[in-house]
Amino acid sequence: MAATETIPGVKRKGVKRKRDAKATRGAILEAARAEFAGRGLGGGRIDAVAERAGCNKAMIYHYFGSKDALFAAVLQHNYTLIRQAEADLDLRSLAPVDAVRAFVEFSFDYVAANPEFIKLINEENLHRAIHIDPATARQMNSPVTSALGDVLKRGAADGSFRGDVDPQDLYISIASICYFPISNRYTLSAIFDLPQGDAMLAARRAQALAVIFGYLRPL
Amino acid sequence: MAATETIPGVKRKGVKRKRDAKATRGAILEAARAEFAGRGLGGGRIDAVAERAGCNKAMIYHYFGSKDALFAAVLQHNYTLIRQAEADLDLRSLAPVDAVRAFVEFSFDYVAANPEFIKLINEENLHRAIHIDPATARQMNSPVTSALGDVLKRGAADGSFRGDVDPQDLYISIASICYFPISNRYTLSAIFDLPQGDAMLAARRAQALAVIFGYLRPL
Amino acid sequence: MAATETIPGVKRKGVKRKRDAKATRGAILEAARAEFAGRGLGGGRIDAVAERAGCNKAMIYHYFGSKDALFAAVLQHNYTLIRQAEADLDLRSLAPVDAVRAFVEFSFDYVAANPEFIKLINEENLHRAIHIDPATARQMNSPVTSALGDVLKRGAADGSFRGDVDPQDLYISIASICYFPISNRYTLSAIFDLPQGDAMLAARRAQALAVIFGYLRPL
Amino acid sequence: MAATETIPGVKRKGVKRKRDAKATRGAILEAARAEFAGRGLGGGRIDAVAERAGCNKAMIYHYFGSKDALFAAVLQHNYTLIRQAEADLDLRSLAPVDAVRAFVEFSFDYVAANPEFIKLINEENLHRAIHIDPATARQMNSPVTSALGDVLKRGAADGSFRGDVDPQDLYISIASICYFPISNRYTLSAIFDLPQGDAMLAARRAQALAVIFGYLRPL
DNA sequence: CATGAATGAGAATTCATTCAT
DNA sequence: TATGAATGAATTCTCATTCAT
Repeated sequence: MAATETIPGVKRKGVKRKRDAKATRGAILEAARAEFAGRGLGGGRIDAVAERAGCNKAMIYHYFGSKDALFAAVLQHNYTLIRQAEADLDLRSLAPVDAVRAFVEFSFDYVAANPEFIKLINEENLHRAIHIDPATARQMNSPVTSALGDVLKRGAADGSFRGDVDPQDLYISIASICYFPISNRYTLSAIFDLPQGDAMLAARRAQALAVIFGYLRPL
Repeated sequence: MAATETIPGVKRKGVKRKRDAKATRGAILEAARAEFAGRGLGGGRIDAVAERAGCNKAMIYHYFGSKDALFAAVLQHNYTLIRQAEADLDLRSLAPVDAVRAFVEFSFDYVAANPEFIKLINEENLHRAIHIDPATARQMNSPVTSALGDVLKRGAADGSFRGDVDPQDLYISIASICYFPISNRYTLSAIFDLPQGDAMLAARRAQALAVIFGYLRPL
Repeated sequence: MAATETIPGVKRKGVKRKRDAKATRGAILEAARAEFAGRGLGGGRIDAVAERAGCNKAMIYHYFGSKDALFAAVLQHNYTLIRQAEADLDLRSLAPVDAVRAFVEFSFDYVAANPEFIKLINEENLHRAIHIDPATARQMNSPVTSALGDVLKRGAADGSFRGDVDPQDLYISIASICYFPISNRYTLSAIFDLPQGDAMLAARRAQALAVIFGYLRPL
Repeated sequence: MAATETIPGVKRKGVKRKRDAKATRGAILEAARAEFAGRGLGGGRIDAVAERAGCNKAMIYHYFGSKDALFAAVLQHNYTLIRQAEADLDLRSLAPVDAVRAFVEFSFDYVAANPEFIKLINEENLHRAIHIDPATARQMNSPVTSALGDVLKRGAADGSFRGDVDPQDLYISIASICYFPISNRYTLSAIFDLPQGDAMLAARRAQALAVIFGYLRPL
């Protein structure tokens, strides 16, 4: 039906797709991440996800069942990615100061490179985290928290850090100071005359390090 | 059902409303804040706003013109409220340490009491702040930033604070450390075994003060 | 948009409808009866109902809430109609034989004139009568059953009828013998070389009377 | 879940099936009967048929070609079954009263045991019997009709029955009085406070016999 | 013969918006 | 100012059907 288009690499209607379940599923996850991060769960469109993924709407329902389940899968997938990257930092093998610097820089750089991640998380909070299984989330998060605990203990012992810091508190503070300025960059730029682009990021990154290291200084 | 409800203050279908422009407009703003904060801009429903406001959908269009314009009005209104409350702190008349404590506590308590505010702002960031007029926003924000500058200068002079802190940076850091743990409380609670309710808030508030005052300590 | 059609009496897109809630609701009920009777609940289309009713799909949801609720409303409405017509027979004022003849003829003629009624009921049985409220149904049906009981008692007393007939049983038997040949006319015509149209109806009607009066003869 | 189920006879995803054409075809027919009887033609789902049959959707198209053709095959199959069972009654070898009793009881018991049969027929009538080939249907039905004619003639001759009964009329009346109370049992139970389950069936069966034998009594 | 990935045309339902009253 | 009936364009989700393997 209609003339057979032949522009190479462009998805053509009526041309069947790769027939590769794993690839299709992955393409949908990627597409959904972009769509939901850009428009929210309520604003994101399944149609748009299908188009971005280069597949059919029905495939999304075939693989994920519903819009909400797709969102949950996207969340789970993206949490897995960052947790894996955090684990790769191997904080326990670094000197305390280096470990904290590495973790703060990583946290900042990760969301700077993946602003969609924090948008998804903000969106999930709008929905009271109903798409997250706490058991799984806690299990995934415990390695990095315990590594931070180790770093804090070593830092207190060698005089690098004050001794009264809880690793969970530190984690939340680092997340706050790294994520908020990025997720809220648009309103912050509306309010303040901030530098744009990389210069803004550099300034926020420096400030994040300054706040965290300032706070951790021995009393 | 229906027919003869007479519970005062409860809207009945088919019964004409107050005919009070100001009150209706205000009720719509309140209702829209709740709706948009709870479901996002994309997920919020005009129908629901009308129902919450106890008025007719057409009224919303009469007063605000469109869904986006309504969202913009809600944002503007809520920014005005917090800016006014910030101004009322009168930081310039407080000792530097007291002023910072007052501002951090106010910032935290405000979003703890008005979690919808930060949800609206997160939502607006999802939409790249297209509903905000930067000129207005900057003008509204400048008094508090300059007051913080004054506090920092006085604190550096009297030895309370380190001398290298920029007031904009401080503002953003305080916002980060106060807003993020509240706006993201649901995912944080999924990840960590945090206390619930007021105990959680108290812990986050104490941590916010600890981080900011730790950071501001003289070098 | 598009040229303004002006063919008189033809529903034109873009031309608003009558703005008469009662009429619209009624038109939807009529349209839905035809659609569901013709295609079943599963096969009936909301789109088609809207088109038949000359209104917008959204109106259907506005007035009835869902496809199932619409079907339930159609059922309820059509039960009400036949029950009212039955009541109008005023069986108690007729001689026993006349009363039974009137009731059988009425029952047959009603479904002959309203074959959609029995189709709706068959469809409802497919769904195990989940759209019917038994309390309402029983209350609506009791007048005719008790009238039949009165007729049977009088008929037994005056020697017109056998004395061992239960009014409920009679009602069900009359319904069976009147409704089945009409609701199943298509398969019966495929199986037997029956007359067509009115001749078929006349034959079935005569047979219904013959069976019921044959059965009721005194023992 | 999945991975290593070994319950025999239960289908596992990803495990190839029997490769037995006849069995697969039969399983599909059974599954389709249940599905169409339960939800109608419009409401029945090919997906659901495949799942019930423990096979792949493509198999259905392989064997039957389309949904409508599958429905037609189900009808044809189920007509064949009842016609065969009717033939097995061997009415010609029974005394007239015994033959009629046998036929009424058989008709009632068959639909009581196979309520899906009458649902399929009702559904087919909704579609104006377009899935039935009249020639085949008549040929299948003629033996029982002619056997009934023989029974009626013998009954009239020996004084058991009235002499003015047409075998087609009798067949249709018996079908009406036996099938209707079963196919419409749900709405009848909503309308009347009928006994449930087997007690209801026993009552309807007795009434069917009473009506038919009452009707057939000599004038 | 058998599988399940893929498709495209619907189908039910929702929703922002308009308008006669 | 206020109402609620009406609209049309989406939007989520379903389903019969096809096809490469």
